[in-house]
Amino acid sequence: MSDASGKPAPTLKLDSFLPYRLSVLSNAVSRKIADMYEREFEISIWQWRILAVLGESEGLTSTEVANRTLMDKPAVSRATATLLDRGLLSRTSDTSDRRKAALRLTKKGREIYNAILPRALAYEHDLLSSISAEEVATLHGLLTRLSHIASPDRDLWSE
Amino acid sequence: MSDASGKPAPTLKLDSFLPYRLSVLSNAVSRKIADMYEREFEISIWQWRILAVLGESEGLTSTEVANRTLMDKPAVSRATATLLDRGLLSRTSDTSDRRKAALRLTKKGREIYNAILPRALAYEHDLLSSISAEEVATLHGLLTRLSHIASPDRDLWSE
DNA sequence: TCAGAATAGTTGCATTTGAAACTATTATCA
DNA sequence: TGATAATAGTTTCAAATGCAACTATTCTGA
Repeated sequence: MSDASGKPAPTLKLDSFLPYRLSVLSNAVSRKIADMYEREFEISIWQWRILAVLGESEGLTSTEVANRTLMDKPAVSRATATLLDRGLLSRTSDTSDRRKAALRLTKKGREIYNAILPRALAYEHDLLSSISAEEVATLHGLLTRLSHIASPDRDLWSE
Repeated sequence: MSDASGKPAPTLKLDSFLPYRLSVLSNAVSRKIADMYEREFEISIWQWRILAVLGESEGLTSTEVANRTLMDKPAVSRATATLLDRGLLSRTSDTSDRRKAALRLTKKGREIYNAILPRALAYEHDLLSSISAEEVATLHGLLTRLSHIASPDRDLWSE
């Protein structure tokens, strides 16, 4: 039902505004997975991100973790501090550059990683269950292109 | 380069994990638009959401605003308080039910709405510029289906 | 070699947030 | 009726966040 009279004023239907839709969907998805691992493992979203990258690549430094997870340095610092306290992570400082320290999962940390991972993947699978494999590929492709345009170093505004 | 030996352990490539991708993209997009209206109009994300729905539908109550924007009640309360202070909103309490109060944009509020709106739409347009019209439609369709599955009232976890 | 810049990571602090408690008003129904 | 429940909206308070400042270490170049 669009207004065909004269020149139409631009209107924003929030429901079809992409930034809004992404925000709502992203929050719903994150909340749902986080509810699982917060409830069952007392792991926060940021902690899980760190476990996830260290599960893939052992021995990363804090800065490398921050780059891969797009977290800021204080967030990584605080989350790793908690994980170290709980014995899920170990830290070994670099002998040739003592500013750096490599982080890795401990046995206990990997156990939790191994416990959470299949459930997270199962959630993703459920989420994508109503969508064909081709559509999933299409979606990833679209997200990639959007991410490129939206990347923080691009400036669309200043003229 | 995948490991073809024995039974493959399930691994999580964070970069292709949909919840993570959505979170990163959504944050980048929101941040970028918000930078504009925070800098130029001192309007926060939540305030803008409220202006946006009231720009479409005058006279909503706080609860209705909360439902449409998926904000929680305290967030709506705080953001409207600021907007009222700044004279961008008016509030008229319902005579037949004094718990309720209708919110509308003031003249000044609509001016700001009218100033932000085209820029927000322009950003959305830029964001979608690398994507064909069909792909945009596909994207919206996919987001709709994902949102349905991810909606907070659905419980995928408890067995 | 040594002063100043750069980098790794942590801490402080002010702001934002979110859940629960709270006030005020209206609805329900015995 | 009048006690209890429900609803609209605000406030409180503890926790999470994000930025800047800080410590410690290493690098750079005159």
